[in-house]
Amino acid sequence: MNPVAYSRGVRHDDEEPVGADALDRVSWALRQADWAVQGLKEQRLRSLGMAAAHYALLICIHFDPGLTGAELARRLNVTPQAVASLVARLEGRGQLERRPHPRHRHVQELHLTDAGREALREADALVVEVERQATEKLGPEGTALLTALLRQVTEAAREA
Amino acid sequence: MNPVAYSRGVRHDDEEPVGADALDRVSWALRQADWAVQGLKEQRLRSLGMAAAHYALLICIHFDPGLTGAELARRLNVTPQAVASLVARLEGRGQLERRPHPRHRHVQELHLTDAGREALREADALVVEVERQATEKLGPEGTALLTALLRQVTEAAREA
DNA sequence: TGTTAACTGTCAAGCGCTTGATATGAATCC
DNA sequence: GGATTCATATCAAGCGCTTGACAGTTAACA
Repeated sequence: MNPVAYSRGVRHDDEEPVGADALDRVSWALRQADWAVQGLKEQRLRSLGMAAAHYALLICIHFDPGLTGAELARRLNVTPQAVASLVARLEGRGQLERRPHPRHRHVQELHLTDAGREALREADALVVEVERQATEKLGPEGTALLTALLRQVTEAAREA
Repeated sequence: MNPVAYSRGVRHDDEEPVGADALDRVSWALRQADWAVQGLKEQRLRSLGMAAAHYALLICIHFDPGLTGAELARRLNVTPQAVASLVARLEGRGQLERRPHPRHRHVQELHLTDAGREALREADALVVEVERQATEKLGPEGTALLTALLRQVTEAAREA
């Protein structure tokens, strides 16, 4: 640990390669917060033998049953192949099932099984607890404010 | 898109597997914001032939010259092997150099070369622009508030 | 002084994801 | 109706990272 390792003296024209506040930027704080929260989530879910990626996939299908693999890939920010791999594993566990699409013959709908719903219920209880611990100090209004700010950042970054 | 795909009727004892607000949680908003910002960063840095991971590594060493690989791994949230791989590549480009540690013979210090500093300077200009675009709508006080909230979440998640 | 403990760095193997390419089905345009 | 375009799913190869294991170095301790 050496917070003042870089000597900040008088500024010449372009002597300073990067701003001195580079480690205090929003994107860095964002990254660390996501690491901390997702890491905690992963750790807690491990007691159920479930990865955080599996939880995210299941909950997406829970709210939008019949979702297609490609659409799921977009929401989870991964490639369709990665989704296919996850789906195959979850299907093997009997938590997920693939049904033929009513209109498109080549497309497959994804649906939760009863076992999948039960696993999701247990997992969500743990995730809710993680969420509670993470936002404990912020209070309800602080949490709502944080969420709103994050949405603005997301929107701004997406349309840039 | 089917926002109301899940029918929310009267609640029985434990009929609802997960809370209806699951997709509005902070951790999900956090994840999407990070995806959006980091993705934009990656996209912009690609014009310089630099990956976001390389930028993060270089800027860490910039502020703490002589950093060790293991310490760097902790800060970047990856394994020491992953750092070694990145370092090898950056060293091959002449942007980084490994010097013997003054006290520990087996340990190697990491330092930026002049080329590394120049590459970092160019990259940081792009990152600053990304940061500006992402926080444009928030204003200075909104940005500061967001950063403070994120730090609280990080701290809470880490100590849980 | 020898021993233990802690930390660093590296090798090997495996896994998950990505990029690239291909095939199928469906909708649109002429 | 046939050709074009688009979207989904899947196969193959490659890459980056992780887990697990091991060796070298230093400091703390009895």
